[in-house]
Amino acid sequence: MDDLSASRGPATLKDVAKLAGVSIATVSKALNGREHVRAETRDRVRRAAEELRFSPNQLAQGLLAGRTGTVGLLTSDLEGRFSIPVMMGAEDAFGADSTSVFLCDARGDAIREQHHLRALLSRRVDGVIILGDTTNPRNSLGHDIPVPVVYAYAPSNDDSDISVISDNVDAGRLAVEHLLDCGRSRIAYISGDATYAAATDRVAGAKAALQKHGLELVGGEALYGAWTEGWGRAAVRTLLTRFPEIDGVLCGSDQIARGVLDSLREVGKDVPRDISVMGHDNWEQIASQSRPALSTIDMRLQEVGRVAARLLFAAIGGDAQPGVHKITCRVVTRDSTAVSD
Amino acid sequence: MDDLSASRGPATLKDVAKLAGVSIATVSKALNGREHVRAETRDRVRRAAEELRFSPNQLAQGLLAGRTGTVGLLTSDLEGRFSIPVMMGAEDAFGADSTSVFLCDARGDAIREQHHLRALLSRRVDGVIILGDTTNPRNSLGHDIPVPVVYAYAPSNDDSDISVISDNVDAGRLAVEHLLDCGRSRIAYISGDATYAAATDRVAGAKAALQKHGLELVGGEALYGAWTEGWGRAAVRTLLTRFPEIDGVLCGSDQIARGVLDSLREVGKDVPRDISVMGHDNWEQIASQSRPALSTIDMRLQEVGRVAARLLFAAIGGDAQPGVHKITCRVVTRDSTAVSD
DNA sequence: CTGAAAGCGCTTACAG
DNA sequence: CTGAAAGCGCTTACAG
Repeated sequence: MDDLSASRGPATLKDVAKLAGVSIATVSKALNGREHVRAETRDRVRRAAEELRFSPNQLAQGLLAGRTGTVGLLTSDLEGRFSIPVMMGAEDAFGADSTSVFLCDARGDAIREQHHLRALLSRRVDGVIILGDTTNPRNSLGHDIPVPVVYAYAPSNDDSDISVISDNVDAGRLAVEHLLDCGRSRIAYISGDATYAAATDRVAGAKAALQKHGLELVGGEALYGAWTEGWGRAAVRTLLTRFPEIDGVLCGSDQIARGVLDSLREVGKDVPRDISVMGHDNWEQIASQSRPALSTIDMRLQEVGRVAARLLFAAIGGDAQPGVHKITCRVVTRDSTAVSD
Repeated sequence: MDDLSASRGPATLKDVAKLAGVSIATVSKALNGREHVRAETRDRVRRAAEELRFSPNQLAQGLLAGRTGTVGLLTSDLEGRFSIPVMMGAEDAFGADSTSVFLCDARGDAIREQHHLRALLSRRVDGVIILGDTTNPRNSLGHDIPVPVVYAYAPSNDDSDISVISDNVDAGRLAVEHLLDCGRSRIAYISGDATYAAATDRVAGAKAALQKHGLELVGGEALYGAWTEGWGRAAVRTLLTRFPEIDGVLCGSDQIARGVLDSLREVGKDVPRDISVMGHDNWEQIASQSRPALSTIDMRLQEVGRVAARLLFAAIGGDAQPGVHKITCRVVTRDSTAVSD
């Protein structure tokens, strides 16, 4: 209709200024709530902005401010069950600060990671979260990156970096305490792959907690194997043969625990009457569908993500808090450790 | 040391120009491979850029070009097993075009979706992918969005939009054909929640395929229930009582199938000798750990994501291809339908 | 072959 | 209270 419709793309300050009959400086001030703008003018500008569906170009704002309100989330494993909840927590926390998140998947490839990092930096992100695919410590990206970096799930091997992890050692303690609370004392441990810190950390915490109560693992050591139901099924049969007295089985993961539950049912052991079983990870789909439903330890991964986002924010604001920040895990009680009295 | 080190933040064209002793225009041309730059000059500029680790500010480039090389990925369900692979595929395809992806999670909330959409538009994304959490058609965002939109996994209910989905009707056919190939003909169907298009589509495809072979489902209709192992366990027991002749069970999901397998083992039926069982979804963790390992239909979700990204790219380039684009599913053979001869 | 100038859309002192 | 001007970092005609 009028010549305004000729302008290409989204409305700009200039468009609003023309419609409101003022300068672009005045539009900017009015829309940003700056002082020294007459109320009547402000209203006129606002109406014009609304009519044109004006939405400020954040690229231009970012260019000027030196801050873009964006961060990079560099995951090594988009597929992973563990990285997703961390991502959710981070996305959640950033959203609350109206920061937008660039998602990049490095697929565990260092070259790809460097490539993505470069891309993020040229987009002038205000900071970066590096999301690991295991809890094993990973190489630091170093300190010549021009923006703050926070490592989540997998800590950096450099203590002057900022890292956030679930406290897996303490998780082992929590599991033991829970079984003790259920009146169990002859506890065996069927763990996963020993090359994973998540496996050894949990075992270490469990053993320390038992020791504090004057106890030790049945058999003296944890059994390490694969993170699979099959390993759980096989391992518990062996255990029962050698130590028929066990009344509690701690498992390195919910999958292993599920295998354990299946074997126990098949050999006629009643869970939780005869034996209590606990897993780790609180993998809802596995834990809730087990027979009986599985008690487990939740790593509170969303909280890991949230805290990572907050620490990144603080660092961007100049308040870097180096070191490894540990999130306390949580016992989730289901039927496999139910106490009947 | 020298006064260059005084410049704040990442190096700019100006910094490189000063170091190379040329104008910023020349730096720009040299670095972008434009003509009319002496080879010697170009080299000098390149060395200077490298020394300063110059990386062009993409905000500035985007402001000028009117294209930012960014897209929004608006998911309704970051937690979901199904949205993640689609996301991966999209991230993958975009990465290949060095486009960065803004990730937003609307959590199935229309208000939050609008909020995120506005944020994305003010960041001047070149396009948006809307990722559903179920395969049920969803409301279109309409056509007054200034950039192209592609709907993935859940199609838009507006045919003039661009949608990409897995062909679930055809998936039902694939499953039936596979069971027929295994010599089965007395096939029952244990489906999931009937309010899900994924449930009814697969059943519809299966029934049509049987009909084409002059067959029908045992009992005439599929059994609908929950997407759980428990439902699978219960349903197959009922089925066996009423129709002991069944030699094949099609399941609405791998979880249901897993329950079916467990019940069959418990009642002494041999899978696949007595009865073949198939699932849907190819949920690796469930299918590979079942006893026996589960044959299933893969929805090729990464391909859905990849195609969505490509269609978005095409639309951004002016070549919009409206309509529902269907990705053909794929049979994954494991032991539960193994043919022994 | 090289550089000064204009401009992308915005904000912020600084005059008026 | 309002607006002209400078500038964020870049690219692209246009002169020289």
